[in-house]
Amino acid sequence: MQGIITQTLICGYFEIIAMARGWRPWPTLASSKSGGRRWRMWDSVRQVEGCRGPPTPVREKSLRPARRAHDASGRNWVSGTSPPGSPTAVIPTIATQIVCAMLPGSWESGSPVPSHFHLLHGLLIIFHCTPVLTTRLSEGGLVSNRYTDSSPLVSLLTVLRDDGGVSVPVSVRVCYVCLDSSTIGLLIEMLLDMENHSTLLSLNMSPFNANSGDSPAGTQASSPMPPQYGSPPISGHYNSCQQSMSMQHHQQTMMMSQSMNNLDTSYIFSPGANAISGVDMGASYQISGPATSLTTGDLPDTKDGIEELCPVCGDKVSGYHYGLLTCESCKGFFKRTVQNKKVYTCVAERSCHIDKTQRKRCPFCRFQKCLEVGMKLEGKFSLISEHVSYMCNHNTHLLRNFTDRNRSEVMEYYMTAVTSATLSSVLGEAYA
DNA sequence: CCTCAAGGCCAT
DNA sequence: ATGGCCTTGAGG
Ligand SMILES: [Zn+2]
Ligand SMILES: [Zn+2]
Repeated sequence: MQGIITQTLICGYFEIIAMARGWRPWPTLASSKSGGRRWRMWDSVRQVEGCRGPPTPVREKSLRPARRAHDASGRNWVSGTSPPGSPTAVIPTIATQIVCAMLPGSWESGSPVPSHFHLLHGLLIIFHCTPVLTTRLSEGGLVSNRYTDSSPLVSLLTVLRDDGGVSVPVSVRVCYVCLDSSTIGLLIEMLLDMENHSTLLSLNMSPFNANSGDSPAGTQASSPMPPQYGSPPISGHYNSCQQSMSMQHHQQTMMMSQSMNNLDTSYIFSPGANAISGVDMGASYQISGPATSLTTGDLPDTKDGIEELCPVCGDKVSGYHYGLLTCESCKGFFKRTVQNKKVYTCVAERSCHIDKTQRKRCPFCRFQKCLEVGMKLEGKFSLISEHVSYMCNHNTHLLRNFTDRNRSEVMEYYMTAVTSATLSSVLGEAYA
């Protein structure tokens, strides 16, 4: 009954630390003497791979000095670098949540990816991954529908383009939020619930043209919106703890028995490490600072003022539109783009700055930014609880409006108190 | 009743 | 094409 796979949908929820600048795990061969994992500086990566790298040199004193990395194979891995001219070097991404990804069935690592899926930063490490639901569809209907470990997603995360940039063929929503273990358990239950309700059969599989993406001018189709589920199966209460732990074990078992895709993902999880325990990102994310604490829970949002800026253009917000607080014009722009299926083209590098005065100049980049900040037709997270939704939007808003000083404070806190601890627990001595 | 987000309208 | 303003309709 197996027809030609026409589309593959991969859905999972992940806590991701974006190593946007500085370090990338170096997956050495298991047979190597160190048997461990090494880290290389971005610049080293660039030299090895001949990539262009970020537009500005990375100078981060908080990062550890480069280990003398020697590579056995020399070049059997994909480096992360930015699209030329993009502001990757200053992206303060702390955590990225990948909501879901949709690929054409014929897609393979390294093939052109649609430009609207192009991501501005490339170095990612996945922690606390939920099982990934991979659905394959043929013209005859659903072919397979199963959970796996994160390797399908990992193989998607790094696609080295011929221009030296890295594209990520997934729809990525940048959320400055970390998911704690209980939230992950909640998400796992939701995934299971989805399966029980056969929600995937009613997926809105938007048309997808694998060839549409790689045109140099950057054509942008609006129809492949971030794939959404039509009918959210969220209902009832989720007692997440037990379920999350059992599923986690299940996940690990599957990881052991399953062959990885193209990329070596072993560096992500140390053997036997519990991917859920360890550092509780959600809890430790609370920073003590001058009136800029990132709440992980409390919905009441007392101190506004900083929240009144449109995350797309900086104009004054007029309410919730398509999922978050935006201005009236961006609401209308998003509406027109989607309704009329508009296709824009960027004449520059697809990284135009969008603000109130310049938002009309490049609709491509404006719409791209709309997607990046999380605008979507359903308005609200269809699969994620209101709680998580709030955390994502709220924290994202807060951080986007941080001053540089505050942002660097958060980054420093996060890197020292959270990231380092997690990396140490996962990577052991290799990160010492 | 009320609130409010989605979408329509239309002068610019 | 844009964006300010309006109506609509769902839900409390
Ligand atoms: Zn705006
Ligand atoms: Zn542009």
